[in-house]
Amino acid sequence: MSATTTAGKNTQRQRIEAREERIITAATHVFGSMGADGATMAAIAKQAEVAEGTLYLYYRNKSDLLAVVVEQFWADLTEGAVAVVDTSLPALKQLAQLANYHLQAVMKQFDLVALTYRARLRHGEPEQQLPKIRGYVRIFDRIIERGIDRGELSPELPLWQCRDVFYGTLEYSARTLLLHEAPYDPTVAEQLIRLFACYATQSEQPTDGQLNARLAGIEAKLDQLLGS
Amino acid sequence: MSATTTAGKNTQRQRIEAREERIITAATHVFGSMGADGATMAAIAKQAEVAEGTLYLYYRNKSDLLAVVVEQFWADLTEGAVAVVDTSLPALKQLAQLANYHLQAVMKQFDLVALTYRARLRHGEPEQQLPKIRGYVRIFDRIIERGIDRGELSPELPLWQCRDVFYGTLEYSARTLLLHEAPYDPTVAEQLIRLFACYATQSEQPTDGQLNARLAGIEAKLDQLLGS
DNA sequence: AGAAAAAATGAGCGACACTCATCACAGGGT
DNA sequence: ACCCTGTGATGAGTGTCGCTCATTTTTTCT
Repeated sequence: MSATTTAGKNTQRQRIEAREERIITAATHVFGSMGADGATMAAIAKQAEVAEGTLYLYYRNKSDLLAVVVEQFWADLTEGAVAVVDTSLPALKQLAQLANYHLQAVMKQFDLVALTYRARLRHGEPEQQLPKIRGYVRIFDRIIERGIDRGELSPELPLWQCRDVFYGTLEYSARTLLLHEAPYDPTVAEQLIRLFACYATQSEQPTDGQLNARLAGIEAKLDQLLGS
Repeated sequence: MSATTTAGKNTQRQRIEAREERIITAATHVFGSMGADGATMAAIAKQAEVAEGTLYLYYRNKSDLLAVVVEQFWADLTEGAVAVVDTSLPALKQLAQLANYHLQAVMKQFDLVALTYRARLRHGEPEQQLPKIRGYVRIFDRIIERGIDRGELSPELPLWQCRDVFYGTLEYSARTLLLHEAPYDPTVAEQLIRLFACYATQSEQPTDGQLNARLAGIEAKLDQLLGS
C-alpha cells in the first residue's frame, strides 16, 4: 500500500474510482435516455464496458444505482447554483438568480428530475430523503434566513412554506413550458419574485398589497410591544 | 341485442361492464398499496377473480391499466371539487375552498398522486397528457377566468403561471407535510391565497380609506404606548 | 515465483409482463 | 333438441430482466 504511493496513475484505489466513475457516467446516460424502466442493467454494463455482475460489486441493486445517479445530479446542480448566486446582493435579487438558474437547469435536464421521483420511492420503504437534495435546498434556505436577518424579508411565512411555493412553482412551470415545447421563459422567475416581494419589508416600488403587508408587520410588532 | 333490452341484470353487456369495474377496483387497490412496480398483473387478476390473460382483453398492457386507474382517480377528484366550490362566492374565497380541498385530497391519497407521474410517462413516448387531469384543472381555470370577468382579479399574470403557482405549491406542501408526518394544515391554503391576493384588483385589496383606517388604528396604539 | 486475497465475470435462476392455442358457452337457425 | 358459429375467458408457455454465485482473472504480499 505504501510502496508506490507516489500519485502515479494506476494504484488500485485509482483504478477502482475510475471504474466507479465510468459506471455512474454510463448509468446517467442510459437512465437519462431510456428512463428508469427502459434502462437495463445489461445496457449500463455494456456502456460502462463492464460485466453485468460487476455492477453489483459497486451497488446493491438497480434502484441503488439510480439513487447514486440522481444524487450526483443534485450535487452538480448545487455547485452551479452556488456559483451563480451573488450573496452580496439583496435577498430578492439572489432569489431571482436562483429561480432563473433552477428553472433553466430543470428544463434542460428534466429527464433527471423525473428520475428523482423514482429514486425517492426506495422499494416500498419510508419515502427516502436524498441528502444531496437537502444540500441543494439549503441554498434557498440561507438566502431567506440572511434576508430576514438583514431585515429585508419579513419572517411571517414559515421557511418550509416559502420553499414549497418557490420550488413547487418552478417545477410545475418547467413542466408546463416543456409540454408546450416553449423555450426557457425568464418571466416565470420574474413573476415568482414579485410574489415573494409581498413578504419583503422594504421594496423599491411598493404596491398597495406590499404596503398592507408592511402595515400588518408593524401592527404585529406593536401588539407584541403592548402585550409585554 | 334488442330482444331482452329490459334492464334485467345479466345481459352480455352488463356482465362485461361489471367485470371491467371489478378489474379497475382491484387494480386501484393493488397499485395503491403495492406501488406501480410492486403491483403484479397476477395479483390484480387474482383480486379481480379473473384470469391473467383476461386483463389483456380489456387493457393493452400494465401501463394502460395504470393510466385508467389514475384517470378514474382524477375524475372522482373533479367531482368532489365541483361539489365543494361555491361559485357564488368571490374568486379568492373559491380559490381558498379549492386549495383546501385539493391539499386534503392529495394528502389523503398521495399514493395515487404518485402513480400519476408513472402514468404520464407512457413507455417513452411524448409526455402523455391525461384528459381527466385537464378536466380537473379547468375548475381552477374557470374560477380565475370568472374572477377576471367580474373584475375581482387582474389579468396581469398569465393563466398558466397562476396554475403552476397554485398546484405546484400545494403539491410540494402536501409532500412536505406527509414527510414530516404532520396533519393537514389549513394555513398552507390560507397563505397561498394571500399571495394570490396580490393580484386582486380591489375587493380584497385595501382602499385608501381602509389604509387610512388602518393607520389610524396604529396611531392609536402608538398613542397608547406613549401615554403609559 | 508462488500463495493468498481481492476483483471481475457471465451462465443460470426466479419473477414478471405479455401471448396464444385451446376451451366454454350463449344464441339462433333448422 | 341438436349443431354451428362467434365471442369471451383461460392459463401454460415465452422472452426479458434483475440479480446471484461458482469460477476465472488480476493484484498483493512474502
